Amino acid sequence: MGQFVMPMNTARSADPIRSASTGRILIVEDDPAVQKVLKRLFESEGYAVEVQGNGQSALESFQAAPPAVIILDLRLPKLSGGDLCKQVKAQAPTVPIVVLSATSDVSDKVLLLELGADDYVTKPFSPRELLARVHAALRHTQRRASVSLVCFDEISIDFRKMEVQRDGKVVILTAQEFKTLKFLVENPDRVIGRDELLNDVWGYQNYPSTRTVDNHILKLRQKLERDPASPVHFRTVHGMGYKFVR
Amino acid sequence: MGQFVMPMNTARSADPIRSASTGRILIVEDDPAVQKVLKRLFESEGYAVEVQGNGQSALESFQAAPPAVIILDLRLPKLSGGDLCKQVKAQAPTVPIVVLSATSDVSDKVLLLELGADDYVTKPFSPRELLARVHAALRHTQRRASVSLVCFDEISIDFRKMEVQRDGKVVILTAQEFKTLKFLVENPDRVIGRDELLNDVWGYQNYPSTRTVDNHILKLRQKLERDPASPVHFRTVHGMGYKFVR
DNA sequence: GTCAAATGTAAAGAATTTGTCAAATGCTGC
DNA sequence: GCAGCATTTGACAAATTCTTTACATTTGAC
Repeated sequence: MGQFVMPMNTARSADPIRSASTGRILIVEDDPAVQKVLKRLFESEGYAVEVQGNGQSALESFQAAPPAVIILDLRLPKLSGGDLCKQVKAQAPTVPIVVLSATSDVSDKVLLLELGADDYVTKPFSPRELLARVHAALRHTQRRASVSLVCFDEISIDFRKMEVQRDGKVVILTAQEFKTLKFLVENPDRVIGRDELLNDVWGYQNYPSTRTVDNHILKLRQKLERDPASPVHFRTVHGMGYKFVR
Repeated sequence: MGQFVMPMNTARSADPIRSASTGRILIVEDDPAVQKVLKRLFESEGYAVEVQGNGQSALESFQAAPPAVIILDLRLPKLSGGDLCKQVKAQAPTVPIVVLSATSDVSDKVLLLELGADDYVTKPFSPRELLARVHAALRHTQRRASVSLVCFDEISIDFRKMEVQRDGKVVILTAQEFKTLKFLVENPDRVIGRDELLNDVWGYQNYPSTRTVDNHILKLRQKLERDPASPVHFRTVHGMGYKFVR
């Protein structure tokens, strides 16, 4: 429960870099009902919450004091969520943005990634899901804001370019494989259950069987391990799950 | 599947801390058909399941012995799901509640958040989806409990990595051994009966013979004690059970 | 010291978990 | 619509772990 509560408006941050570490959340959403729900949800979790109803004022608020996370509805008056996203990312690439998307449309998702959104949740969403994603986003920036390149063996992974190389040659990974790899690499040495992988990598929209996870691990081993038959980096922890060791 | 029904409320009176660690699920649902389906679903996953058909009895059951999760249909006789939700959350905020909602109506969702529900699934739901959400809810509460590193003698236990080292060398424990170790280490200096170990480490659903526990203790001693023949940390308390001393 | 009950121990066999492949399904772009 | 790829599922073998069985040893009460 260690949710550090920051005094709401005291440290009027004149220092945009430092202020990213406060627990303040900026919610950009025009529907008053949803506003209310979100505000209550995050306040009950100990976050300081600021709500803005349109893109224009949200941008101003952001510039005045960058929050730790932005939760952003795509459909917005005055300044579209997409444009806001771009502006924010241009000015402060490290502030994570979690987008609320009305549809589960795929082209939207591609668009989002291009805009620089870090994660998205499609409506209707569950409170836990949104919380989990925001937590994840926060954890993520806190730990490794700048690490975009990871190497082991003859492998190098560039998270920014979404590219994996082996001995300098590009290894082609599918989207799901890359997501799985990313999650594992970002949680090294820790045993991760299949359930957890499904929740965090596959998300809440799909519920594949646990065999799916095994298959993706298999693929990763085949593509990245020196000897896929006796894996060194993508280890099995029998009865528990998998564990990535660098 | 060993369908073993434990007397729910007899042995353990009111010990809210301990009972939260059991894998028991309370299902509150009035439709007998859905009851049956849910019961079967979770029992096949190894949970101990209790079903209550109305809000009143559910509340009583909850107060007698708090379960690990509550699955709650909103439409209930006697005491509405909403009221039950509020009551439960007031008495035990940490017990997660997953709501079964009949409609995907938005106002419902607003309501849910206000009531304190942790997650919801709209009917009709896929079994896998419900399972995933319940698992996630359980994991969420579990994660914030334990210390992550414990040491004694030349042994160090890292619960996050699920790894045990002896003189810096990794000792391989099986899943069940690790679970047993964890429980013992988290309840040091206290005598723990075999029954209790079976309940909390193994779970209610299967009820192995008494020798099973001894065997696991044996393995732990062999792997972790300096002299397994005269154990210092994993002590036997004759006629009572075992006790871990650091 | 003797006895019954409780515990220690090892090894067989039951059960579960995982690796792997092939087929089925779903998605994307033409 | 189709072709081509990614993803998921299901089946089965292989690997690993868990439970039981059987017997030896210890404990504590008398």
